[in-house]
Amino acid sequence: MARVHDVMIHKLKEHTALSRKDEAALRSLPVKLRSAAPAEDLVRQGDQPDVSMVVLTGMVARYHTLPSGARQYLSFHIAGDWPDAQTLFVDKMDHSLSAINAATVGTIAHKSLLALFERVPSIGFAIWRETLIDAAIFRETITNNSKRNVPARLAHFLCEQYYRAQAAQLVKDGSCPLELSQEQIGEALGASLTTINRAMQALRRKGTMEFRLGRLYMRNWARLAEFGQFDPGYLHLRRSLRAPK
Amino acid sequence: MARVHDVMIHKLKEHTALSRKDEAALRSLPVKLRSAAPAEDLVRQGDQPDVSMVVLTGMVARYHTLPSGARQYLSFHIAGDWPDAQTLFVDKMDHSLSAINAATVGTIAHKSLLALFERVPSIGFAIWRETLIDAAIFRETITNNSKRNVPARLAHFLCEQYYRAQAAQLVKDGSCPLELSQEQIGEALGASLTTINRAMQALRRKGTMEFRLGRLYMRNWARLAEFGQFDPGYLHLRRSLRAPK
DNA sequence: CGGAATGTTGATATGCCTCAACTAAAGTGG
DNA sequence: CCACTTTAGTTGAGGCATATCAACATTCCG
Repeated sequence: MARVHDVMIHKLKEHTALSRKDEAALRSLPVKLRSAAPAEDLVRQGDQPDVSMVVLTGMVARYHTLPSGARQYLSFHIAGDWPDAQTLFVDKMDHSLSAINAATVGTIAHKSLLALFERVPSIGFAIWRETLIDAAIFRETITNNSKRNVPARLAHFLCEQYYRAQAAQLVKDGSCPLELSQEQIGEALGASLTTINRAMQALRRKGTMEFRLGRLYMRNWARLAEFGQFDPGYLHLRRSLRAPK
Repeated sequence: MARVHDVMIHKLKEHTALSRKDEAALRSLPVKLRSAAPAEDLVRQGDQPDVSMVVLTGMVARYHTLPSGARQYLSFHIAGDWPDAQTLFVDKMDHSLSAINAATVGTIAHKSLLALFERVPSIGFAIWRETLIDAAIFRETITNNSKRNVPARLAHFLCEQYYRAQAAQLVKDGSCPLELSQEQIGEALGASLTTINRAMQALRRKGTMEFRLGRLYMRNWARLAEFGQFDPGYLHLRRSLRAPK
């Protein structure tokens, strides 16, 4: 599938200027397709993978499992994201990776990537930047989950998901796919299902958004972003996206 | 100062095997010394630095500033850490960097580093790994601040600081420097000063640790680590350290 | 169509925040 | 080196956001 390369290149271009040579080099990477069923683990804590993945369709998530069995979602990944790029240089997984819904990913052997980095350093730098933006998102998540009350936290979270979906060209008519249950959102935001449910209703009543049938409908971006103190700077995109509506 | 190079190499070796050639290449890097007063900002949100830093002495912290003016500490850095390595590939700072106490850092021009990466890719990979471990620590912080109650959160935090201090050879007679106020610890853990103070007393009463005069005294590592569910795997050190006592 | 997963609502409990007063320690200038 | 000021730590009381428990409604799915 050439499409994996398209998606991969589109994503990298959101934050990095790629030369023709870079693009050609990326297209030369051998990629295998892998699909996963909803809730299927792609990689588990403790694993030592020898490939990295690029998400093609669907949503993939990273999570920690606590001794109690509870789950903490760390990040959600959509088309073009590299949810386990860190396995290139960090041998053992300190968290797990699972598909949220039916998802397809492209897998690329570490060997191929490392060889390419030596030959074309700028590709390595682009993917390095990818992992650094990942880290910036983690930092923002720390602040979001530590300092904001649940309604604002949820607003910020939804803004981020929507904004990133837009960059990945997944927004259509003011809505984007978001096939998470409210319980899962709670497991990402460090809040109980009940509290998420009430926060969701509060945001809906404000007329800022609607969330149903696995989609997020944006109703008033400015209001939602303000309420969640969302400023997309930390996503480090080259062109800032116009917020729709 | 040759000492900056020693500290830098010692830290990289904690997670990466360096060849003689790698070490020599690192020692060839031109480094300038910079010192900072307590609470002085080294880099501010929005800045676009053209150097990166390695901490030599003291403690340096990354933090977000919220619209209200409140501060969220994101990470704390000691000897050998690269607190702003991400500026190599992410132009604009999405957070700030300040000295906690009197600190000295070595600054290295991005230009020198990038040139070295092209010439000796393995150095780039080592520093890439450094930034990836940083990200792993951020992930752990998300889980810590989202899922654990304040006393356990504090225990986990103190274990991490102590463990990393030990790797940086800063532990002496069962104690390490930790020149943070309880208020600052609260700003890291998303808890109020009052609550931190009470949690601190609870941990002390358990006989697990003592915290005073800018130092953390470890009294019962096993108990503290168990209470905080601390498992150092996410720090990705090559040799795991024996927990003292 | 029936069962399971997900979402909704209400009631109660509690961990943590906020405010406030006070104590102890550290830093500073005379 | 001591009086003074500032900063950091401690303790108590009250209120609130969020967790927990429980029942029920709705949607999904085989």
